[in-house]
Amino acid sequence: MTEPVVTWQAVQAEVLRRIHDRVWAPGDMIPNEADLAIELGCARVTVNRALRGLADLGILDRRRKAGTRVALTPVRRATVEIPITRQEVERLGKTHAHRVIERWIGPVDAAWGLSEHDRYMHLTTLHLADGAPFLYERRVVNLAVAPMMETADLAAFSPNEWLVRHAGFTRGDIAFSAENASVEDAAHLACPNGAAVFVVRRTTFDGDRPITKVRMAYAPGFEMRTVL
Amino acid sequence: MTEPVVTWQAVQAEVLRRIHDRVWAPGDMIPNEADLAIELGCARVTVNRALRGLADLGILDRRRKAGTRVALTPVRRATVEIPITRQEVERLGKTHAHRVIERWIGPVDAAWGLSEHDRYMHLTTLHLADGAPFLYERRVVNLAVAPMMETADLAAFSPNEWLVRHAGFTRGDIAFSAENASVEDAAHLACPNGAAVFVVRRTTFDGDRPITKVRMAYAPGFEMRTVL
DNA sequence: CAGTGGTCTAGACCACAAG
DNA sequence: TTGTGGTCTAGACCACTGG
Repeated sequence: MTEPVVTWQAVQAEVLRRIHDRVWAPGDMIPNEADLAIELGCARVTVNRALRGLADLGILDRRRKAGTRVALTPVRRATVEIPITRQEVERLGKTHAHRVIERWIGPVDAAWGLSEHDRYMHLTTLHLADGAPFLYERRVVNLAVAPMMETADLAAFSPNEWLVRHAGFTRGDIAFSAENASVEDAAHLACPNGAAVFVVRRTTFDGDRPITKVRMAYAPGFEMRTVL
Repeated sequence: MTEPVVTWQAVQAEVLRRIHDRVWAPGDMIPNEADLAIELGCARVTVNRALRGLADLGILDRRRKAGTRVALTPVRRATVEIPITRQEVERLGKTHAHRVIERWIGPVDAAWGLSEHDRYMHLTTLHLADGAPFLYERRVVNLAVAPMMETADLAAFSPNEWLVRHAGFTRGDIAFSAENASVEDAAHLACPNGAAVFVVRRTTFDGDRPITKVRMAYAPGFEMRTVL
């Protein structure tokens, strides 16, 4: 006999328990929402909320009519936090500072994959943690999309932070990779030429028009962590 | 006058529109759920569902009693997919294969940070994409926690895939970083010594006992992508 | 066609935390 | 203390899709 369950968290925990204890093995079908609700003594919506969460994590596969089954090959989804650099540094208990190294307006190199007709602001920024190089960032901003950037004061807020506060909600894509530090990277990050640096490339859109593209190179030793 | 809105997706879209159009700027308080529900002509639960989703993405900050505001410094949360390697390779349109290079049972080196009293299976595996080295993986499995691993047939399924199918639901933590390829990495990944490799370190737990720890080094050129 | 998940509603009570 | 989000319920209809 199952104990009565009420909250969706409890339902989730019970489902996870059954998966863990192999009452339901990977690939197995589990009862439909209505039946589970009756068995666990709660409303169907509650079961729905619980199972939906597990499906979002990739633990369950749900399809209308086909029902719900335990994922056979769980494509686990982990959530990584993408904070602005200042917060990232401060979370490490260090003091953040940033320096704008270069700032000029001009056309964009074809290598950036952007419309070559617009004007762009080119920004090179170094972020410091307790005075040591932390992140070297090279960015182009499309002034046709974000004209207010042209006169932005970047002393108090870094380019990214400034954009975040003034450009409203945006979509974007992001890619993580490892690269050997270029001469330029090495010089700014104070690391050996060729050292492995964690690189984040990010494009931010306003609708379907790219606002900004950036390549961020973290000083050696950087780690991005999360749980799953 | 606002058009009537019904679904939670529509509510979300409307809220995003208002943020984007700076009707609500970063840092601003937005109306409470009840008022929004009336204004948009839907049930409060619907508004709740919509706003909760945006809060999960880091776009809104919500606190009981304090209300909901547009995040000032959005710690955006991106979801990265952690598939099993076979799927990852196949998604690239390539053929996956894997070779177990080393497999032995013995104590664990202190460097792994695991209990040194248990017996461990040590596994070294190379994953191939269209025959080319793709991922070099070094893993230890605690046989006290996952004894069935001792007799596992790893010809058809790689160690990770086998564990996923037989160890039930597990928690874990994961870290991404960049490292210069060691001599060992370089030999197996067929890349220059010192090349930048994308490294994933992962610990998987059964409750609070570590089942397995693994270091995965991807061949140069690997990228992990997502959207935000 | 019919079963399953997806969602909406109206009303209710609870938990938390700001003032 | 009291306003705000968090959640539950019962019932209903819809949307998708497998058979």
